[in-house]
Amino acid sequence: MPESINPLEAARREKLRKIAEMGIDPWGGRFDNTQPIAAIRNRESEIVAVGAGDCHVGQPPEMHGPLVRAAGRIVLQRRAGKLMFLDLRDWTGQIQLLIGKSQVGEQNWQLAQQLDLGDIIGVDGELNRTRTGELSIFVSQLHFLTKSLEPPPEKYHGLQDPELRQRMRYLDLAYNEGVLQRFLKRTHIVQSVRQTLADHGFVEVEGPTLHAIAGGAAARPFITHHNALDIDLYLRIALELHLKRLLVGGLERVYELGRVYRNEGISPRHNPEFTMLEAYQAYGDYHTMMELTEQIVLQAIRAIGADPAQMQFAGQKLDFTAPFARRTYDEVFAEHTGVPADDPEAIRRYATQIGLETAGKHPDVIKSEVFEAKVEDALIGPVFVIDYPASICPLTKRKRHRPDIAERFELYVCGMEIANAYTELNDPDLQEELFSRQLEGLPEEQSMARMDRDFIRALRHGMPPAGGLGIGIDRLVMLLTDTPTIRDVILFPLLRPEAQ
RNA sequence: GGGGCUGUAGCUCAGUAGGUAGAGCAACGGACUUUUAAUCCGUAGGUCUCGGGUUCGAGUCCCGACAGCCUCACCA
Repeated sequence: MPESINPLEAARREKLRKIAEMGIDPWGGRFDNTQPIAAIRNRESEIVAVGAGDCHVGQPPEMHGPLVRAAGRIVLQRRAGKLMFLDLRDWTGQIQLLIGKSQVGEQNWQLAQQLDLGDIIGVDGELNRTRTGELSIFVSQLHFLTKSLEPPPEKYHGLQDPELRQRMRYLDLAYNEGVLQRFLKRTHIVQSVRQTLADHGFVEVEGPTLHAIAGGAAARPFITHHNALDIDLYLRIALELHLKRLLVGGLERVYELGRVYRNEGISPRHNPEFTMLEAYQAYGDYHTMMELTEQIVLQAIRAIGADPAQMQFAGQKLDFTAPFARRTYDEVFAEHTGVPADDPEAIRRYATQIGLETAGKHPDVIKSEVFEAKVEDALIGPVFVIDYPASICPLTKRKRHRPDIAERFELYVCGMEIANAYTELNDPDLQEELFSRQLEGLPEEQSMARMDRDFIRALRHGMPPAGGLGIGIDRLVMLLTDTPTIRDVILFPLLRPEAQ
């Protein structure tokens, strides 16, 4: 349906026609027995001198390499008369192809004249080095696999416009240095997280994403509607409450790794849908979860071939050698504000000083806002900040004999909250009271503005004491791949729809 | 939602005081059997995001809209 009169596309369609005329399907088909380009490059050592004994003194020996078959996209081309050099890329690497008119024969040469940047081809040929030493496939047979009708991005700078990079992620992946590798690393990190949890005896489950009550966090939910039941439903904002029901049901080590949705602003660290891990371990506590967190992070670093002792994020050197530092909330609070953590009046004065509104707020809320404003960014870490003010932790067990302190930690690295974990509150009466207190005076739109009575009922049936852990997978991937924006670790971040 | 920045050829970017738009890459034609961001000669390619306004004249100045980025707010 070519409605475009773009001359660049027209030229490519003309070549497409010529390929078809040659009796070749320009859209290709099954092409077996290819070797990954990275694997082909590894066979360089198989290039050896043949018949070296017959060589005249002073004459270089004739080199021969293995026959190989590769497939991929043409990303660069250099034509030199009856010889052409193409750079072929697949998802493992890139290699130069050398096509000589007299070497490939008339038919192949004619086909080669119809090649454009972006086309997908397969080749058979010998792995060898050119005169200048560049490892190359000396093509003996060309296989045309797919025509690209659109011109690729600029060959040196790639696709720079951040909007186009996100809207046309396929181009970002196909042509921009390191993008595909970064997303493959994401996959390896996620696989590693699952493996570490499996190694610790956890089972993975799939909870509902459509919730009648969006609980487990305080965020505005996305609202949708079920027609047959004629009820509004919410896309889940957390995994917590259903996983805890499963603890009640006897799944002693259980986790879910999946998407949650929060109808909030978009920023370099926030996307409306993001990937969350939550894991719950019966008979554990937040210390158990710290050890698990260390294992998950360390294994993930190893899974992408990095050295835990020499990580880097945003120019900051990081050492992930376990154990990570453990500092109490009050310690880091006092250290980075110079205000005693146990002096609400001093904290209030300080908060006012730095421009925070304090009127009518609970002292712990003020403390928490000061923490976010002044302490978080200063936490390079990795550091477990432990023992939070209880009043800002409605789902957390209190410290024995210290009802004002909750057994909670957050893992901070470079000012980013990577993990959040509790010793889980399993007292149904206290849980109900905390929910009720939280509901007081909350605006209608707040997601927690409804009591999840079934969850309380589940607790009344007995939830074993447990440790629970949440990890923001996107932020973990950002951290481990040194990527400063969440948009670049999410394949298709939310954008406004393109104007039609 | 507030504030700031950006939007020019398919892509990457210039654009001088306001005077009818330039380069590189890509494309097209030509030369080249060892190039590697190949090189050399030539050709073609534009609703300057969109809509108003000021002006004899707007890519440029003003207003508005749209989109993206940064930032603040929201996000226990």
